[in-house]
Amino acid sequence: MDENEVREQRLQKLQSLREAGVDPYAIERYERTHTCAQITSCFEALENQTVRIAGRMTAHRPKGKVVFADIRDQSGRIQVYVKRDDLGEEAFRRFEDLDIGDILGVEGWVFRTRAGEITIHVTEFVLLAKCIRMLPIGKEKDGVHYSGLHDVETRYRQRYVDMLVNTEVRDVLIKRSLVIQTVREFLMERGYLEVETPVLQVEAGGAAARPFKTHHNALDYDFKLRISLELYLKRLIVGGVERVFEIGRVFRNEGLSTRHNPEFTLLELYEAYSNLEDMMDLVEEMYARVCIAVHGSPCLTVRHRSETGDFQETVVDFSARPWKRLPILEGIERYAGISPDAFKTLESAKRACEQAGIPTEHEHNIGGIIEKLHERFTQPRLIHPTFITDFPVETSPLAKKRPDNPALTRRFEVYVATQELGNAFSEINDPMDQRARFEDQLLQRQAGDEEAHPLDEDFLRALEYAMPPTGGLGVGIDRLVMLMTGQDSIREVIPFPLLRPEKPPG
RNA sequence: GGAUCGUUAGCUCAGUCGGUAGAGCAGCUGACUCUUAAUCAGCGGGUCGUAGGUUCGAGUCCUACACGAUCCA
Repeated sequence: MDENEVREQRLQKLQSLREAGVDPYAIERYERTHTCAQITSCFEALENQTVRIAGRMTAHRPKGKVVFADIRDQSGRIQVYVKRDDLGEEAFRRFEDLDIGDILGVEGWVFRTRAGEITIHVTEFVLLAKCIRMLPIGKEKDGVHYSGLHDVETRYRQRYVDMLVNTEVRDVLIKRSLVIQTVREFLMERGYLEVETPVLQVEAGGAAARPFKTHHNALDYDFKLRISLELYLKRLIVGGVERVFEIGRVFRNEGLSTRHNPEFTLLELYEAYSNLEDMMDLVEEMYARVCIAVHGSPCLTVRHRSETGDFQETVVDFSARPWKRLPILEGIERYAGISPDAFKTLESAKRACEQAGIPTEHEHNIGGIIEKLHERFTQPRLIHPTFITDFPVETSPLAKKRPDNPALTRRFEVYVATQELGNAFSEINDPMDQRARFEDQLLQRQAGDEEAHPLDEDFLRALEYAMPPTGGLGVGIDRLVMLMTGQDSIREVIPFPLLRPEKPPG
């Protein structure tokens, strides 16, 4: 019996139900008195009481003139018990005919079976929605799962089935929502204004990434989808909003990996009259708050690759303030053994990088080499929360220069469990400096760097009206959720991750 | 873009040296009035990812392509 035959058979069942005057899609609401989980947790109070629950039938075990079935709702699972002598021949027959996956409303009284399982003894039931496809539901005993749905491609393509069958997927989404809610509350408490800025932009700026292009018909203009939130939020700072944030989807036209989805959720916030150190304080408080919201404690067990390459667990404590701070060049000196002196000229930097075994043919400036060495040598060592500071000027075109060393910037990135989890600057508010940085980016673009920032004349005009000194922060929400839920792939924290279309066009 | 691995029943997976396509679960029929991975008896279910090639013979070997996973760029 293949899948289509099963579907045919269930459609026929549906037809005969309709002929008998029962439309299994006609009912609009069902009044529940409890959730499945409440019945188990409040058993003492509910024993022998009548309750009404609703949910999906995930197992049924007919046993002669009785049937045991499992009903699952969002809260959990409960067993129901149906007896022919109670329901009568006709209703019992209808219950026997139900299929795994059907959605039911059930009324009955609560008792405990001889085997000790809390169960509802059904006095009445109603089919609320018929399932006409086979549900690949697995079985479980003593926490061990048998069968089920594991094929990741099917899981991502048919996420609705994945979630039904693998309930932990839903738990991740719940935690994702909790992370976002906690961030939003945290910022609201501090007087931040939440805004929404344009997704369709003339020039997609604010980050080093290639944009998606789209077309507006009425204006007959090719717009780009945003790659960051930065330049519009700063315009609002110019406009007199002193604390502003946005949690929004951005789009980067790049490859897919366990850490990259072409559309992802970014938090950016800007605070006038604040600097980089204020952003550090904010990050320390905010992450501890998020961790407490998700885990009830600021301590988190993280999984990461050890130096030998296999996985290792470490407990990190977000409340252990202040977090470590490490200038990027000191990190490279410590973990790659390359002296900061090596980065005085492009030639010596390239030489040092090659000696460390990393090719430099695609690197055209010292900053790019520094970041590469950082990613290769320092980043894998950053387990406990750490601020890496003093990023090179060439790769930080929106961050203020250090007054004492214009080759470095007032910028940090946060790392936890070897993952980058935030990027902050004391923002450039000198319009002349900002123009010079954009022009440097244009040179890099002409040299073949397709990810170089575009020059945004209107943004420069805004800066010329004067932007107060401002601290800004960006956080990849998906990666923060990955950290908080212990997921190794970004696709596990996105309900519908991007996949290649199932069938090629044509 | 490159490397490696994978794609067999609805699901999870076996398939030896190239020689008739297998199991468990799910499904169907029957038995069973406290089962719980229910049990027992029986039955059905396959374009072996796609297209070529080698061969008397291909799930198995070769080539290309598709989709996915992991790592690298």
